[in-house]
Amino acid sequence: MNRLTIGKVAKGAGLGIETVRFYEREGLIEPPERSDSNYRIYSSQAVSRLRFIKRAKTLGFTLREIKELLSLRHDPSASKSAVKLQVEAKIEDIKQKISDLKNIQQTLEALDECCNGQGPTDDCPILKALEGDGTLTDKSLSQ
Amino acid sequence: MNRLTIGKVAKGAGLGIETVRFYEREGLIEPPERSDSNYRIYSSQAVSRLRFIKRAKTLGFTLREIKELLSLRHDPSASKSAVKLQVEAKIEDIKQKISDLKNIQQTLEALDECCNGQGPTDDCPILKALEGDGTLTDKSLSQ
DNA sequence: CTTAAGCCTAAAGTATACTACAGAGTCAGG
DNA sequence: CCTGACTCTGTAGTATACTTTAGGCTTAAG
Repeated sequence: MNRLTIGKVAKGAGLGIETVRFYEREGLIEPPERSDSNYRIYSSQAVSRLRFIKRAKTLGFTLREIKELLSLRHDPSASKSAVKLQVEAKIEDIKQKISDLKNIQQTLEALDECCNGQGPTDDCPILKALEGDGTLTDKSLSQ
Repeated sequence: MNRLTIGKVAKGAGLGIETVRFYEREGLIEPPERSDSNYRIYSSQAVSRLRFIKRAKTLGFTLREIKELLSLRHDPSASKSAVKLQVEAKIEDIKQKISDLKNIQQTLEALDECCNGQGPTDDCPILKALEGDGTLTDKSLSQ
């Protein structure tokens, strides 16, 4: 029988107490049962769930996305195929994020390689590349 | 033409007018000279600078980091290697994010493959894994 | 000249994700 | 039994990066 107070759940998940209550307010975790003295009483499953949230967050998911992922199991009208579709959509999201990050990485690596790391900043190719070509047409400046 | 009002500079850089004023307040760009009627008057250099900010932002730099980068550019004693180091640190950040995302992608794909997409949600293996019974969820998604 | 578009300041609002009180009740070790 | 650690609710503050609003001048086109 696991009857954990909020402090123990928070510590087990590596979060602050206030963060756990915040997640409850935001609907990411179910309001737990209460003791006679109105203390929140959690099972150890809550720790797993909070860890899931923490991990997903470090991976760049917003709380809204995490909530969506977690709420799959609470949707009474969801069929397995609907759930499967949502998971697959999430996989596509992740693939897109990876692709975007790879683009950024390549750009930064190209900048890095053409910079010899010597001399004054006046000639820094990285900064010059970031500036882009500052040329402006009359068109873009007239109104 | 080298006397641009804020609207033209903003348009030239692909930003909103309020964003340009915001960057001025935040110290990312110098306060420009003013006309007799107190209008901000920019040179086309300002457009380059704003483009620099915009581009660096799309590359994953925060405004604080960009400000630092810009101040390096104007510091005659700053070396190119200082800039190079910051870019390389950012590359490492991005590599870590990609690696983390690949991990969660693999986990979600494993969930997806073991789900046949039929029947009610009661038996859905994806949902069971998300419930945090300690097998798939804890191993792949926690800590 | 009129009027719409553009500019001004200062302040408040938005969204995300917490984090920190304030004031009060509750539980556990010595 | 006392003390200190823990918990409660509700509200307010923090940081990032803008965006909007209010009220009021200025400029350019017709």
